[in-house]
Amino acid sequence: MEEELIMVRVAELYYDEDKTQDEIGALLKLSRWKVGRLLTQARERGIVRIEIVHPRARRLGLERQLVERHGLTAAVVVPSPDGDDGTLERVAQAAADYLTAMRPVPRTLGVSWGRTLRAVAEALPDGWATGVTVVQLNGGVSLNRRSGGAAGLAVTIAQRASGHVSLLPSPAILERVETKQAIEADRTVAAVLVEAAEAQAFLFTAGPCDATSAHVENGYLTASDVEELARRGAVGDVLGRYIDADGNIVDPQLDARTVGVELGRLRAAQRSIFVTAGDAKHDIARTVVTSGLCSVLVTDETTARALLEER
Amino acid sequence: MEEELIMVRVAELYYDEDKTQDEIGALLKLSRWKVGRLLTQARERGIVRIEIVHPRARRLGLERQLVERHGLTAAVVVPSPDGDDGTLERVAQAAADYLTAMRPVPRTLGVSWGRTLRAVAEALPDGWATGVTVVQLNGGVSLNRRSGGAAGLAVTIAQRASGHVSLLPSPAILERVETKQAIEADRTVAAVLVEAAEAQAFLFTAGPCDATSAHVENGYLTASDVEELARRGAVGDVLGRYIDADGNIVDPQLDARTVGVELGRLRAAQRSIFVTAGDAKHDIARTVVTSGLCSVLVTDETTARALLEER
DNA sequence: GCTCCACGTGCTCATATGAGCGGAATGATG
DNA sequence: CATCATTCCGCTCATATGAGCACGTGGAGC
Repeated sequence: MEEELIMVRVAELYYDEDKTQDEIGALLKLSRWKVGRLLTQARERGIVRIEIVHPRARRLGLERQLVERHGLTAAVVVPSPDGDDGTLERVAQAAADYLTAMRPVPRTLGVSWGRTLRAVAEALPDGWATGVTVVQLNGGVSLNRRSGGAAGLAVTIAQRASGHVSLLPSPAILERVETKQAIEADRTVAAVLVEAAEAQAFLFTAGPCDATSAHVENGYLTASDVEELARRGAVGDVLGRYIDADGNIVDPQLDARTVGVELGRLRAAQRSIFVTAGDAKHDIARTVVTSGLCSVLVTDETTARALLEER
Repeated sequence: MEEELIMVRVAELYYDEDKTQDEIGALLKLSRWKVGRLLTQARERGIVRIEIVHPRARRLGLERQLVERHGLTAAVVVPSPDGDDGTLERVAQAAADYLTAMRPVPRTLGVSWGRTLRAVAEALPDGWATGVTVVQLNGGVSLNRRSGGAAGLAVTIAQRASGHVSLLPSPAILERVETKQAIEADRTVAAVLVEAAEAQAFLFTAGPCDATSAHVENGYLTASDVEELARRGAVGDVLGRYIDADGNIVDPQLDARTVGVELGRLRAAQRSIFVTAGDAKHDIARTVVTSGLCSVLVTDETTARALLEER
């Protein structure tokens, strides 16, 4: 279109050549106002693209769309680096920033585990908050308070906020329902579960439903278990509970053997912050977002775009 | 750096959120002026990138650098499309635009041939100029005034400017020097050569020194001839004359058998417009530009960047 | 052929913004 | 410790810019 060509010319003179709208008008024989209007149109039509290039930048446009489309309280989207990856770190950093800035500061914060959350914990600065009690939401691996396992991450978050930590001394999934019930009946465990369920904020991730799952890695499930779950429609797990694309539990029997807060709690929570990074998790991320499991989403640009595509 | 983080935040609020500098100042507890300065810095440091996305857009920044660095009269750089190619068309379009806008309109325009110039000819609108005489600069293939060969392109350019055309009725390269001299002695040919040498503007391209060369395709040279030339340092040809990286004739004997205007004419000309597109021609393009064969360069972004790299 | 609506255009005016300046702070140097 | 240079900051003021409005024009519908 002829008009478009003029827009391009005007935009070049304005942005590349630092001419004033007046000058451009004189040059192209257009009124000053026409030039201004062409410029706004050029921005609207996306001919002029203004981009903020920085690892810590955010994609506010995408955030707005996500909040709008999926009824979230907030969304944080960071740019995905070009070819390579540092995506996880960027997202973790952004999540840490969000937590640090979050007001009011929650008295208790429920956390799940996984590589992503570990990165978030590491990205939190010392003194990111003061006096926050951190509670584990689901059973994990290492019971050691120091080490790098599921517990370590909760400990790190708590330490850096000069707060307490309540660990859930239980495996993620048990082999028999009876054992699970016995564990939950245990006073310490029960107390932590109550505390967790009542947390003022939740911070969690999700896992994809494939062999790379942490459950397989830690021996709670076998690769064929996961395959079977996928066959039955599971797209991934949240707090150790495998759900399908609609957010429903895929295998109630398995679920009954899983120790941790129930998903309903996340849906009911004021603030449940979901952190996800990487292409493998698009499906489970979509489910978490569309089935209302989170109110705040922290993710990378690629995932954000995937979540905005027509279902 | 801490400062940088604030710059990013400010830029986001300003460009993505359409806040005024005042508002941002209030929000981040900075003076209005500080905000303004951060914004300019962000642009300088390239944190804020303003890009004009359009096939017909030009890269004025690169053009400036090229003019500066290589002492050109003008440069036209169009964006290279992402993965695919329409690069040739874009460059041709840009060259056509340049010709159309060029003032003063030359009375006679010397043209070479090749796929690129053919595209330029096609991109020229009817009536791009009036009364321009088009002269062929070097020997070509088809002697037919209508068809799509070397001559056709000159005819097209002339027709669309309601002008005349002077074709050079000669092969590009002859087998024996004597034949070449005989041809040049021919009255018609000699007249055209004089006219060509005295043209007020030149429009030409260059070919890379490889088997894809038009000389091989048309049987003036064999693939092994070209190989040999490359071995002796040739990077490509201009008006059928093979030159090395410094712009010197590689094989004087071959050159003596080549019919057409001499390269010195291009160097001496007021306006000699060099059009080049595509990655294969970076080397010959560099030579043309650095050895002063052209005063105006029309090319794509990728080539432009290559020409700006430290030798 | 007439009317009316919608749109594009050029204007006035309030506001946002960048240039330039003097003073304060900071840091290097003797 | 004194001095000087350099940088940074907040301000004044001129200027560039966008919102809103009135007008003209052209096209659709009656």
